[in-house]
Amino acid sequence: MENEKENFFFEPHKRGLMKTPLKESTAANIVLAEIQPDFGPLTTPTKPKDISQGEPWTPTANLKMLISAVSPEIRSRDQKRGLFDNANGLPEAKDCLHEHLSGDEYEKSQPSRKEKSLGLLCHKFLARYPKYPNPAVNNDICLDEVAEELNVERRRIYDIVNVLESLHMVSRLAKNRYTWHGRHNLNKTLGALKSVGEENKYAEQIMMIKKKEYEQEFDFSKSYSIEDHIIKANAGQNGHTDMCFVELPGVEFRAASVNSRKDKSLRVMSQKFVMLFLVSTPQIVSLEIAAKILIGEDHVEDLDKSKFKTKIRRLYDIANVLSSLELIKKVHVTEERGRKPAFKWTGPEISPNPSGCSPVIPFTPSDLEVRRSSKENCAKNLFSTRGKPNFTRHPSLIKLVKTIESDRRKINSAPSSPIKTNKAESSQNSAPFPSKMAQLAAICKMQLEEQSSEPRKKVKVQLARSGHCKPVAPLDTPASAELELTAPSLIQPLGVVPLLPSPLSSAVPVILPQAPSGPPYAIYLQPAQARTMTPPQSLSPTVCPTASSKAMRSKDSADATTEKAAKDAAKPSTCTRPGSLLSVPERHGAKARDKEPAGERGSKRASALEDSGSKKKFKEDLKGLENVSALMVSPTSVAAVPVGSSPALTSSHPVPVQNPSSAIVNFTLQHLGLISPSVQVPASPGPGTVPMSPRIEAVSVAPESAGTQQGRASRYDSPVPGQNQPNGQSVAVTGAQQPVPVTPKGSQLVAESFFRTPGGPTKPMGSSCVDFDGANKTSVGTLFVPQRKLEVSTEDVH
DNA sequence: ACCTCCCGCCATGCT
DNA sequence: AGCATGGCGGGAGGT
Repeated sequence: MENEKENFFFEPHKRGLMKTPLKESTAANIVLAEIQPDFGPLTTPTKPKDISQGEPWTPTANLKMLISAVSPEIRSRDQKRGLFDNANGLPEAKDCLHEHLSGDEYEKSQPSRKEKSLGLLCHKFLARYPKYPNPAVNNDICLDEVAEELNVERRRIYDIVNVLESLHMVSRLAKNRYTWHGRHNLNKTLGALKSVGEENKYAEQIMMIKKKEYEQEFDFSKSYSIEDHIIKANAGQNGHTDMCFVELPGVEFRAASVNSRKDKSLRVMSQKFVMLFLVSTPQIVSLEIAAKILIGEDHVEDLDKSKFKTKIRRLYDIANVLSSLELIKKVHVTEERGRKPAFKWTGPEISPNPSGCSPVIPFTPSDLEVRRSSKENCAKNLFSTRGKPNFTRHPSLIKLVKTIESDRRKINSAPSSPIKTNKAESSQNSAPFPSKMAQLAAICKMQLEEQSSEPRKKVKVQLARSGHCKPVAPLDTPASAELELTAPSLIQPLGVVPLLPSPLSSAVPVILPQAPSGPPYAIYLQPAQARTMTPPQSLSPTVCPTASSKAMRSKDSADATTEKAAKDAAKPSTCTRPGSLLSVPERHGAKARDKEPAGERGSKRASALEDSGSKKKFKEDLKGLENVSALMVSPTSVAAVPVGSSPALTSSHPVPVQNPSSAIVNFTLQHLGLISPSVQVPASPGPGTVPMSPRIEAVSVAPESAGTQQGRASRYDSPVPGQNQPNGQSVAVTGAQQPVPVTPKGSQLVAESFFRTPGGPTKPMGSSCVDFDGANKTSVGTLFVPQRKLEVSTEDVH
């Protein structure tokens, strides 16, 4: 059907035979029951240790891996077999190898830490499944099997799966079982996440944090307030600041247990992390900022060092997986203070309103509150939950759902079988390589595999666009359809929103209609998030829209030299933190230090920072900027803004804020289908979304940067990280984004209903359509912010 | 010395 | 009680 990818139809290793073709809909569940038997007992088992002994990382294994890697077919074949038969084969080999080795040798043979990295593991995991699986086939994933095959603890698999789940690339079927969706839903998911991110005003939050940091650096007095506000605001409302998980209709969590923790971290964190990229203009997010924001939502107060560190650790985990998915890439932002680890989005550009629904309504920045989430509003309208705390995945709802699901599950979940087939093959990947190189090598292998397929992919892409999308279109896009649904609601919000300051209902499940036929997305917003803080307005007021024009080619401009110069210049002004770089993260004066944990460096750096004079200046500058509006580079952002999408987009790009009027217009047009989602009428200059960052940095992107930016969108699938980086990315295949993700599954609907229900009828709010069209265009632009530039260097690849 | 982040203990929650 | 999940952070490999 849809896809063209080679892999497409390849099923994950099919475990057996069996299997039901897909989970498509509800049926799937039922099916599961059937299926499960195959799998065997569920228990989980294995601890890796055992496995480890056998270790795959022997040269031999490695060889196999390489070979298999090279040839997809082989790989697939192996996988299949492996799954089945395999169990015996490889493992044994491993064991044998192991046997020979003793002591040192054995140890040597053991994979180095890097070889065991989550990123590599994730690559292996991903290599097992087609990017665009044929829905008709059974795409079940048995965690135990995978763990065995990959020779890792199950715990690690959970890490990967949780992140994939957050992107709806997999969904849990039952205990120990997941269904592989691949990238079919990816664009939708990203669109939805972007919408939510916008609604949550992450861009603004980022800005604020940066701003705050700067201020703090310079001016201690102010510092806290901003952050505090933000945080409080977020947290505030309901009291519980839980994080909400954004769900897609068809992909809801089916497992009760999962639901219980649904709002918990890794998944949500992953989504939020992604949101940060999607809403920030430069699309470069530093771990520090991400951690702060994530923590902020939870508990700002708790900002203690340990918490911060923990968050950072988790972000690394998530980042590794996202990197494997090629959605982000690690870069370093260089600032005066030093380099900061950050990640750059290399995934598909998501059109402004991708999901449609959320319309990202462009309010002016100042309207933050107002803007609040359109979704929220919609939701409100729909459900009229006002006053109530948000639903976001309110516990009650969750329970409800759980109940329902549990029932289902019971049915389904027979003990899943832990099956132990070992498969080995895949596992072999591991060969002992020297660290980084090893990883790279491993990755390259994988990439090769993928690449081999890539050509097709590209083709696919195009196809996807045309064909895929269209077909799908009905589902996803139908502007018209959406309009109907959405428009009304949206509109109201617009009008209303501004008026309504209070976030009454906070989190509401918002459903986005994806496709006409398709299921809408249900997004559960947190109240807090939804609301976003108001206060900031004053603070940040910012936003000025602007700038879009400025976009230029990013990277180029910035080179190191420039950078420095810029920096110097900047410093005085103080401007900015480059987005990502805030140097000093937390700087809350003394307070911060204590708290700041990981951020430590920042603090240190901060100290280094400029002198007070500059500070003041900086502030002034900031203000000026704000007023001016100049660029809104997202905080994180670096100066360079990719203009990714089309120029036109640029302005809209981040979209964060626009003038209401324009926003409305755009919105309307989009929904009407008069214009593509990605395009917006520029009312205001581009908003970068973020209210200004005081300083701007030009970022020079490292070599890659250029490529990256451009590249990001386009290649959707191609995995090749390292290789591409340089230029490959640039390839960008054009705008094509991924094929449209539409997932054909009807099943979703059913599921959806559950969730929606709580709220009420679910009406779709926005439409999500996502798609893209042009989403990615790759032109790159750079915004300049005044002074500084950031240098982004891409580093390693994973 | 700092950046990453693996590893696995142990809490949580369902069965 | 047992098992599946997954939060969490110590501590170690890498650079």
